[in-house]
Amino acid sequence: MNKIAPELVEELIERDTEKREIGLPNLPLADGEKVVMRFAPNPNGAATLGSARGIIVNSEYARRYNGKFILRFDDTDPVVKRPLLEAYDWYLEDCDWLDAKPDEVVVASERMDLYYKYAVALIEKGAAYVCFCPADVFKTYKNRKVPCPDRAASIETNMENWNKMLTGVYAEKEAVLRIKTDMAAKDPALRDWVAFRILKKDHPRIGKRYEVWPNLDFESAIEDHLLGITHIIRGKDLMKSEKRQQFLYDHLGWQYPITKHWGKIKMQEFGKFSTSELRRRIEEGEYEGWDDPTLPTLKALRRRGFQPEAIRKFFISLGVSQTDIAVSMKNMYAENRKAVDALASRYFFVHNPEEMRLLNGDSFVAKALKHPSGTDYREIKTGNTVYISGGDYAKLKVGEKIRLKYLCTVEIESLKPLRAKVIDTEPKVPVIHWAPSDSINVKVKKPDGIEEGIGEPLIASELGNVVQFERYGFVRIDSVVGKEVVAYFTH
RNA sequence: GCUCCGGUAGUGUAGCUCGGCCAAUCAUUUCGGCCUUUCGAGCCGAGGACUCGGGUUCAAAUCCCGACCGGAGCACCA
Repeated sequence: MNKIAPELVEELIERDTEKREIGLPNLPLADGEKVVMRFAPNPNGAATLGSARGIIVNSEYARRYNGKFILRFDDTDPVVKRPLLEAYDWYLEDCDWLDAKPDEVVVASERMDLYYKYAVALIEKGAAYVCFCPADVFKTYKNRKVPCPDRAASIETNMENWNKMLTGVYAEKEAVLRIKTDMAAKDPALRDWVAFRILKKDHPRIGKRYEVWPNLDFESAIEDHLLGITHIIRGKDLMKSEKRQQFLYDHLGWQYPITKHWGKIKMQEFGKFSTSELRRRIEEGEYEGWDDPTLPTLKALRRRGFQPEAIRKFFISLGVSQTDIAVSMKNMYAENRKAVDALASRYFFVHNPEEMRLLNGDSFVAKALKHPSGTDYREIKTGNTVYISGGDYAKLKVGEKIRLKYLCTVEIESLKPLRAKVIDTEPKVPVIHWAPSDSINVKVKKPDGIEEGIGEPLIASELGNVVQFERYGFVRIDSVVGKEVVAYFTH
């Protein structure tokens, strides 16, 4: 075949290597193009699972093509989605944690003069005008495909009015700057959109320096060009943005980046959530904070012991399809299990403990593997009692033989009180875990509540680590105070 | 109402640009088995999908038309 059709062979090889690139599809690239990607959140709260998708997919592409990844804060709304001062740093932390450290960080609210400059340039081109219509009045013009009277104002008048906007002559909602598009555009969503509006509210980051703020469509359009963004990947709710912004790019003679839009993602376990709503409920005290284990924030997942590479793999496996999806966290658990299984030491934690008296002997020592595939051992000493979980206890019958893992095999003598005699090891008996007589208290915070129990003392030595409570699940040891341990349940 | 976009197993996903290697990939879920010291771990195996109708073609998940279903935009939010 090589002799007859060498170009075919080449093509086959090419296809083969392309297929091996699992996860995200390749990006359309111009020759020698340097890829610049960005993730542009509004820092009005902590990053959520939704943010993670933006951070991971964009940074992953930047990495694949040896390009640049920019984190840009689109924080030009001090009122409706008001930025949270601490959240700027939180985003940086979360990016670092997800192995997506940005090459550059841009804060829109600090670049206002830039946006003003382009506002002026557009007015001078006759491509933007100051509109005094109340929102509902403009809407009727828009629906009738009729330009509003202000659209016809001269460039000089518009410059004058724009300066009046900037110097505080007008009240909020009295005037806006609109971009001229096409009032007869088929799609009503495209007709003469608002670029700047007046908001006389201080901005958490830069105070009261400005009263005229750009909208997302304007700010991000200017920034994407200035930052040299080559590819934009974002939610499909912003699909129309591209068409609106295209008018701006045409006015300025710019070339729009290549875009890709993904559908809405819903985690089945969390339902719908918006950052604004999360913030409201946290501020009302409904949750402990942004890292409350019931929340879909990255801070919470970190506290629960999720591994960043698992979260990356999970979102990359989701791809960038435009359909809305409802995914189960189980998929992420599965990914995380692979990451965490190798590094989590095993311990015994007993939920709803029941005391079991061991009849023949006063003290016992178990030599237990820290990890089933390792060779490190831990010693668990106990007196003539152990504790087994309420769940296991409920299933016991008198005369039944069970193995206390790593310790001994016993035969149940009585259930109330629970007594058992140690017998010779036998094959094929059920194996259960247990806790020693000198156990420490362990509270496990789960997304659906707190479970209390006891566990072997060595658990206290794992502060900050992810461990597996055998036959229970993975947890991260969050705090150790004396003999009280608090663990966050991973899955 | 106007406009735009999408529809592959229970859940996601690959394949669709350029029709044939697709009796459709991978993961997860479910079910079964194994591991004589994890019945929330690990290993092995099984099951399960191209929304429907028409058209083009030797050949359609892939191209065209229509229907149905779903989502998004029409904000002085992002």
